[in-house]
Amino acid sequence: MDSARALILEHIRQTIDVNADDGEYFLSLLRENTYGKKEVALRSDDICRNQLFVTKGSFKVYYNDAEGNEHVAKFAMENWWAFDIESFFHQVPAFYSIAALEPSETLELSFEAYNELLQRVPAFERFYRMLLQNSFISLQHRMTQSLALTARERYVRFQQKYPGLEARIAQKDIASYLGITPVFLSMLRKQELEKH
Amino acid sequence: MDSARALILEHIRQTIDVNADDGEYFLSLLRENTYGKKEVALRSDDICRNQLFVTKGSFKVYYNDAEGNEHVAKFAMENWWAFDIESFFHQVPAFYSIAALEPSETLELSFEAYNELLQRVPAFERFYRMLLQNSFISLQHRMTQSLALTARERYVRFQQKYPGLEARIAQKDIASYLGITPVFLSMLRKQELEKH
DNA sequence: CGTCTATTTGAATGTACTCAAAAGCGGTGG
DNA sequence: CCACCGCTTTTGAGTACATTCAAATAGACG
Repeated sequence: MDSARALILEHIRQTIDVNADDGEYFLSLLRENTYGKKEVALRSDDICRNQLFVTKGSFKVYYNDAEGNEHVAKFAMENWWAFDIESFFHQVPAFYSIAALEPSETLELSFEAYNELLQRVPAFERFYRMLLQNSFISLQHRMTQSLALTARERYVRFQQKYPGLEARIAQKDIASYLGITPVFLSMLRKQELEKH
Repeated sequence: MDSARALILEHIRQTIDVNADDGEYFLSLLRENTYGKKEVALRSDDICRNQLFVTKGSFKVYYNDAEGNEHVAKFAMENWWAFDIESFFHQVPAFYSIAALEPSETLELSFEAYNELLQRVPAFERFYRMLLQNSFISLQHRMTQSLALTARERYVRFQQKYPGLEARIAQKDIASYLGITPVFLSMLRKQELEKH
């Protein structure tokens, strides 16, 4: 078992107990994949067929509005999941797109494998309920705060939430995540530097 | 069966099939309650012990930040649920508070009743997974849009999402929901009127 | 090395906030 | 039923935050 597989199992075990056999079985369902920089893993309107667990690199989850402007909903770096929850669970066309920001590696669970998994290891029901619940809660907090905070405060929170990511990806993507223009983010960073 | 109970059953049946017996059983678990204007149904840091299904009136779900400023996360009007998801499902102290904005009536399901219900009618598992999923999805869309839209556009969306509510509740609560000051909302409405 | 895109810088503009004061409204007591 | 008190909403002026547009500079990649 390579280190990526050890990582994902550990990640799962932070939420539910999985014995050795079930762990092996779970790992056997996963498929390794790699993405080049800017490679699209999921295109909006396609059906999301895989859950991506990021073992190396990073992805953005985003959508394009009616004017063609891109809006980044979230990032996924090592040890995070990246998939369109609605599209995957309901197998309906995706609202979001997903693309690699760096050369990246993933472990992927297909929808078929997911269903097999739930049937054979029901404890994963709980894992997914918790995943959903935790995603909801953290999003709720981000939501209420995003309306109350200034761009500078949101920027600081981004740095805390995604440690080290800032240096690895384009500023325009960070600006899009923060809901500001790249121009204004550039100004914020300049001011930040002048403080020190 | 009064009309409130007919309503909630219909609401449930939009998501899952419930036969007559299970429907009766579900209704038997509910408790009617009434709230006066401004009455607090859940206080932050208390444990959320009931799911409130609003049959009349409206509520706000909100929290107070470190500076004591109130931030409204969402409203719940007739046919909506109001409870702190994290606090109820995990029975931990609530992040949010909930208060009635008008004289209101609810049907409430306690945590104990909720557990009984899931045991006796497993179909409700699916109802709650869907509730969570749908809450997540709509919040996700609201999140990405809130960062992309101006206050005026968010205001219009509020009007669409909560039809008729605007006239029933205080503007300062709407402003808080939109993430703007009451003063600025007052100005937006004035401009809106001048258009017509 | 050259090309393409991303980032920086500056000026002008628009969006939203603060502070202060006046007007409106709802509930309470006389 | 009216008068008053407290809270909400409106209005206006001045300010801060964030955007747009345009041009210059820096970086990434073939």
